[in-house]
Amino acid sequence: MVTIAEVARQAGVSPSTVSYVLSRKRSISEDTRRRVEAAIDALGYHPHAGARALASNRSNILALMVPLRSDMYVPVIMEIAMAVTTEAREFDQDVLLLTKDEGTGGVRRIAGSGLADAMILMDVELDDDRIPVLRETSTPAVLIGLPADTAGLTCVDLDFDATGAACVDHLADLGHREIALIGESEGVYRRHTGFAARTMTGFQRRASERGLRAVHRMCEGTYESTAGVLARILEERPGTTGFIVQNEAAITPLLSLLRLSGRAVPEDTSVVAICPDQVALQSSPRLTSVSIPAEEMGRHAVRQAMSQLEGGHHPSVTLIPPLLTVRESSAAVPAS
Amino acid sequence: MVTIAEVARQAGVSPSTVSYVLSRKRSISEDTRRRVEAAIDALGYHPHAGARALASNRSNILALMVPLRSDMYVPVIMEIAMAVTTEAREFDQDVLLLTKDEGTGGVRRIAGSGLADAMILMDVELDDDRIPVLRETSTPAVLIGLPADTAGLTCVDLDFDATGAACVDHLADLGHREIALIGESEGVYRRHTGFAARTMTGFQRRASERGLRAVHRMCEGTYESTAGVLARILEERPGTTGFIVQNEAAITPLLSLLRLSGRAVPEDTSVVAICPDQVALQSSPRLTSVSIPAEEMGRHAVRQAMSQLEGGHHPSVTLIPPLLTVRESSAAVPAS
DNA sequence: CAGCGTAATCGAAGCGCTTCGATATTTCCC
DNA sequence: GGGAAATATCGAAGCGCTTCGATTACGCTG
Repeated sequence: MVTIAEVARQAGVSPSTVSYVLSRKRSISEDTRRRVEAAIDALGYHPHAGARALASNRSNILALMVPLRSDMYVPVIMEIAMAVTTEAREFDQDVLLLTKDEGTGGVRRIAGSGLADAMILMDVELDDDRIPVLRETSTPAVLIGLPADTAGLTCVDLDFDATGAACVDHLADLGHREIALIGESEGVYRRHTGFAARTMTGFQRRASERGLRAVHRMCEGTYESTAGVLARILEERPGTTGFIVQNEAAITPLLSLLRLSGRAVPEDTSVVAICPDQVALQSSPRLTSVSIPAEEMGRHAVRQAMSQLEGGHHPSVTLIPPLLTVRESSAAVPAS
Repeated sequence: MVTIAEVARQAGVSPSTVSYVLSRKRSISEDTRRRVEAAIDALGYHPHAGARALASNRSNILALMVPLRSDMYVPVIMEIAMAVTTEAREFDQDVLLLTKDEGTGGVRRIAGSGLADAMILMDVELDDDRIPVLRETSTPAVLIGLPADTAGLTCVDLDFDATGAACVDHLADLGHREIALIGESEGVYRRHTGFAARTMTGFQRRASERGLRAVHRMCEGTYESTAGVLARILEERPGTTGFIVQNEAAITPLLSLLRLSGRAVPEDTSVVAICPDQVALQSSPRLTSVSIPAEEMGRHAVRQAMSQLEGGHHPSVTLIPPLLTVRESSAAVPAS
């Protein structure tokens, strides 16, 4: 293993000079810098991560805690994880992958061992038990998702309330009068993950503001459960012409079922999804959707974490405004 | 931050004794052990990861390199990543997430900085350029996937050749005489990821052994492309009654298309998928499938990595035998 | 030209841990 | 009961880096 001392010898300088070349914390003459950099290249030097962490009290590692098996749609998690990893490298940070099932113990371990400089938490529950530990250990952290009490915390999330409202507006603008929200599975609501409830709130508020008849139903996302949910909705409200789907797993079943029941999309029935663009694009017909800005959330989380590490703690809640893209699955309600 | 010295003071022993309690590398009296453990608990001590890495030359971190955006089915990647992370914790290791687009530079960085003790690489190509770097830096590594030359390497993968053959056998046993393999997208073959080609080889060999007429077609996995592929197959070989699907994205479209064209599954046409069990189970009808043992591969990779770290290097290639589960999408060919 | 500020570099301390003798204590066997 | 072997513990060195204060060299200014 190449050490800083060898680089120093090769370049004819002292180890501290090499360190300063690398960290740019003191001025170095152009000439010296060049010699040192040449030596680094020639020897293929990489600073020893542990030694650096020990001396500088910074590991250059961000810990990312993801749900192990989740009700959340897997591609979204994956996209966030990849965005975090990619963005982290822009700041010369690496990413440590933790599973949520390590729970508070995981947070303690990371905070206590100095393994990571900051944490990014996904799948945040309304009353998440990791939060008190974060406070107590004063670990720099960013939450992806919104807990009930955000005091002193830095959070990023899609504005699901506005999302629900935006979907209603779109359908209302097209002339739909009876609409339905096909929500997440019961487990998601019970675990008190806020996003599903916030969507529903926005949906119902806006529906009543605009005088629409609106129903909300939970849905497991399997073919069978989607069929059941759809049947019940159409039985209770046969005039329903607009659907908003939050559970991405239910999208494909829903489209199949509507087709089977002779309802053409978008001619007879409009469908608006809340899902990643990728999913909306590979459906047939391509779906009008509010996209889940996974990449943006991941990148934002990293930037927030870094600014906490540089600049001190400025708690902030970032709600990303929904972006509804009109595609082929929604249209004006038939004149009849 | 709590240090080992504070723990030692609290327990009335020397720091080295605390270290030996933790590492179990020397015998410690029962009494001392208890006092030290009490002190650790009382103070909430966690060894400083950097200091430990520096002194012991072991970071207790495994680096996992995953494809950034891939042709591989995302849930499989995610399941492997989670299995790796979970299994790693069993060995007191953490997992560092790297993206494949860091390429050879990433491997060099990790090898050079001592950030990780070993690497696990996913999405291995036949002639993967990360492999020479692995050799050159003699980094302990496990590949998930099979390169062309496995000399000196440790690899894990599903036995895709046997998988192709097993699917053929199943359909042949049911009396099907004309079958088709709907493969991965062109990009997968062009990138020389071996698994798709191996499946095809096994498929064709066994088909000819058993005297079946067999065609293989690449497929992008979108609704449109699947429709095109299916149409061509049925045009060229109208008697095709058995389908094997490797591209998971094509499964749902295929089922819809078969239904639309009036071919009942499994009464008229049998479908066998190569996909995670989860996907097979949530389709309708539930699919006869060879499962992709994502979790097993992840766990196995970690165990191999650990045994390399403990016991020295014993290169090995593990091909997991395919497990075909019969469900509702395959049946004997109609008597007619 | 004395005195001073600035730029560039060095040397050494120290981060928290592991590990290698060395030492102290106990056990055991002839 | 004395010495060897085994057991339990300690002290100190050192892992590779960062960082602080000190030092040197140099160009200014009054």
